[in-house]
Amino acid sequence: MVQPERIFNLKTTDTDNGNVVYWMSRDQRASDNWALLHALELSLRMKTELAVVFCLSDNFPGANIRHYDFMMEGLNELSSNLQLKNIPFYLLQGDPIPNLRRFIVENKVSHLVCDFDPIRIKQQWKEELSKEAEVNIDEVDTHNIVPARLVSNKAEFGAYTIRPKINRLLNEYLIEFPDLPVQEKTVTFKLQQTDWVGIYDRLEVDRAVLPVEWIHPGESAARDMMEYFLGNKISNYANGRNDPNEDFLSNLSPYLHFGQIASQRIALETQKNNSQDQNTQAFLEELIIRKELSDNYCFYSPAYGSLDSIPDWAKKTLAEHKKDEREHTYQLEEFENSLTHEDLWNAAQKEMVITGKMHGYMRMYWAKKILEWSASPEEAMEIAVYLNDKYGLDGRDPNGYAGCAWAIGGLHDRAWSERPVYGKIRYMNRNGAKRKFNIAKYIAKWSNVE
DNA sequence: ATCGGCTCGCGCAA
DNA sequence: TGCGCGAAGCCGAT
Repeated sequence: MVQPERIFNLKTTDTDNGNVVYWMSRDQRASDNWALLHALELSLRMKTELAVVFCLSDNFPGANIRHYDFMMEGLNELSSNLQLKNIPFYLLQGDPIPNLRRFIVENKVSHLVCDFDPIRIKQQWKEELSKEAEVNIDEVDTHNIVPARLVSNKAEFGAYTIRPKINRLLNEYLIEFPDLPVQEKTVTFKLQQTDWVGIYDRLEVDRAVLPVEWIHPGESAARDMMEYFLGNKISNYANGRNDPNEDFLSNLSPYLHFGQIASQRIALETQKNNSQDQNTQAFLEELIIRKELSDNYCFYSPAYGSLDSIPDWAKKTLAEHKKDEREHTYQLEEFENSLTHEDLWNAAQKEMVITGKMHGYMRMYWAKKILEWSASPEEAMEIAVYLNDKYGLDGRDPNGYAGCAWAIGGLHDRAWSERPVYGKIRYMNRNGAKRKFNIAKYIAKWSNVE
């Protein structure tokens, strides 16, 4: 039984006893998925059929073939996993709203289940669908451990304000998932088989940003990555996570972004370690508190990803320093092609372009310097978000928007000593990086790679 | 190596 | 109303 607080009813109609469809979007997995479990429960209660539908929109803002490749391979594996449970999976290409409307009518669907997502376009889609389709709609938060709508009803000021709210509810929601049962009903949904290759070839997206090889998409690869992290790397997490020359990070963010693994699953497995251990503590803080704070930020700040969403003290101080002279100023193209005067920054940019991921410590440094070297804070924010979304496999995610707003706009942070350009926004520089790790080694690693 | 100051405002205690 | 303390730091003093 899915906890009722996870379920948020978006629309109720008079129509009942039709089929059920789970419109999967953010949480692309068969196991550990409360939305899917709820959809199956609904179909059992009404003695009707369940299908899963994924709408593949060509012009999803900022997405390119690197993202589509990772996502579609994951969806392909997902469709086989669902088949084992006798749950049909349909990949519909194009604008989701007309596709879903048609699907609902053709398959006599009375109940639609969707997952929770604070990203703007997802919210718009749900609003449009509510208006344009005669169907009951339930939204299930299966991305956050403590449902985002429940944990707080406003944009939180910082980690320290959301932490007690999450911790208060954690025991209740950080529970084991049931196995996904097999659908007993004979399936009669009308649609042909998914043409995976054809759909991939027809995608009208930027194909210049290449897929990456070092990380493999899909639920089972996500589990492997998690197990490798917990078995080999987490024991160095607290002290080693800020050294970009070391490989102590979980590398789970691409999987989390596409929902190929549940953060709740990772938290459950992590807890099986000694939970008093400082490495476990540090990792869980990032996995739970900071990650769910990002969802809170995007959900309650309509202007997320821009400087309209930052606290007043930060707006004020950035405005006061808007006209400060910049020692270096670069345009998007120069940033994008690693053409700044600084080898350390250029190395970080290359790491992201080549691998689809940038080390956590360097992300902060990277975004701070974009603020320092752009014509205005607004332009800096735009450039940082654009580059992170375009090259990061974990881009277009609340974590990225919160991260850029933290570095450039003081979001969830406090004021610090005033200085040129930054104002009271926390400053970072090369000396700090030098104190923490061997920057020459990091620079060398990326300087000769094309 | 370690520490305090920098500087703002939320949230809780009183 | 006062006070403690906070998403990842920097800098200078000791």
